[in-house]
Amino acid sequence: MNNNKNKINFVSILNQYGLSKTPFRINLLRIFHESKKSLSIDEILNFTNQSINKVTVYRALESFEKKGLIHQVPDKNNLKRYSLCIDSCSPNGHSHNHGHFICDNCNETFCLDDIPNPDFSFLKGFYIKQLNLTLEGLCQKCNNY
Amino acid sequence: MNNNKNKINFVSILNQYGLSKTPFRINLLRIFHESKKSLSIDEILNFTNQSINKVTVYRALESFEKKGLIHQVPDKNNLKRYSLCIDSCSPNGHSHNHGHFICDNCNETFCLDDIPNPDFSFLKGFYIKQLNLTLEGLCQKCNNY
DNA sequence: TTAAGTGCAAAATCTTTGCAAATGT
DNA sequence: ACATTTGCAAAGATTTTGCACTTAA
Repeated sequence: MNNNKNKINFVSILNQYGLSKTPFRINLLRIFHESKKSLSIDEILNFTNQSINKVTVYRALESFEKKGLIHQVPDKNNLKRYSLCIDSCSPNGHSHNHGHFICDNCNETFCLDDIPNPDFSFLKGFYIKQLNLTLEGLCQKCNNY
Repeated sequence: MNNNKNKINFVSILNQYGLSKTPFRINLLRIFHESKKSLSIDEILNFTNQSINKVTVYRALESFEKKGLIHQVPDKNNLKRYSLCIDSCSPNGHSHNHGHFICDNCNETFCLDDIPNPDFSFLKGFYIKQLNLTLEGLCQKCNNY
């Protein structure tokens, strides 16, 4: 059986984005891909084996963002919080057309991949580089209780 | 001539929202109405005569938010930043359908009052309490240079 | 006169910076 | 070899808390 289709080669992704392939950074990329949602610094620390320094997380996220692999998303408590970028992002710029849902109950931020893209052509004079759409309320899980 | 139509009675607004009518809080509400954009704590301090304590600003904003008079908006530098609410907000909840534009150059946040309301009915299971739409780029002023 | 707002100082959080040691390329 | 990453400690920045005092209702 060939399972290669379902495996993500994190090392080659880091290569592609010009990022160092240290054990932690490979792990960090894996965590982003597996969690499928945005992550705060403390959430990342919990997903690692705790032996990593917080400063290292800050700096790795900074590098990932500069290279266009992740992007910052709004957080209810004004924390740094990041999500994986879509393919069209690069060191030259980010372009996202997806929204984020922040749950009032569990505080998690979900990426909404396929939102209808609103029309902002009425904004004369503004140069729109990036769109961030944030919904707040109750996520599917918290809404069921 | 009757100019009452153009005057806003800040005291009665505070009354309406069950907020104390101290000199500073009356002033704070006036600042929000006059600036017509979102404000950070330091921006508010600059608009006052500096004789007010920063902690007092934090606590006034907290009160205003709880009563539904203002709401927090995303800030590029993860600072606390607030905007006036629309009329339909109250202590029972906020409901905003306007967006915010954050300028990459001057860091100001503008409220976009009349955005086309995207359709999120496809979000099964989510309870949407509030919509926040944030655009990033260059504002009209910074885009001209 | 009772509850709420204010100021000051101090604590708590989160993030950034500097430098030496370790690791990646 | 050389540049980058990491860890530790310390500094910066923003926000929150405690307590006495003042002001609003």
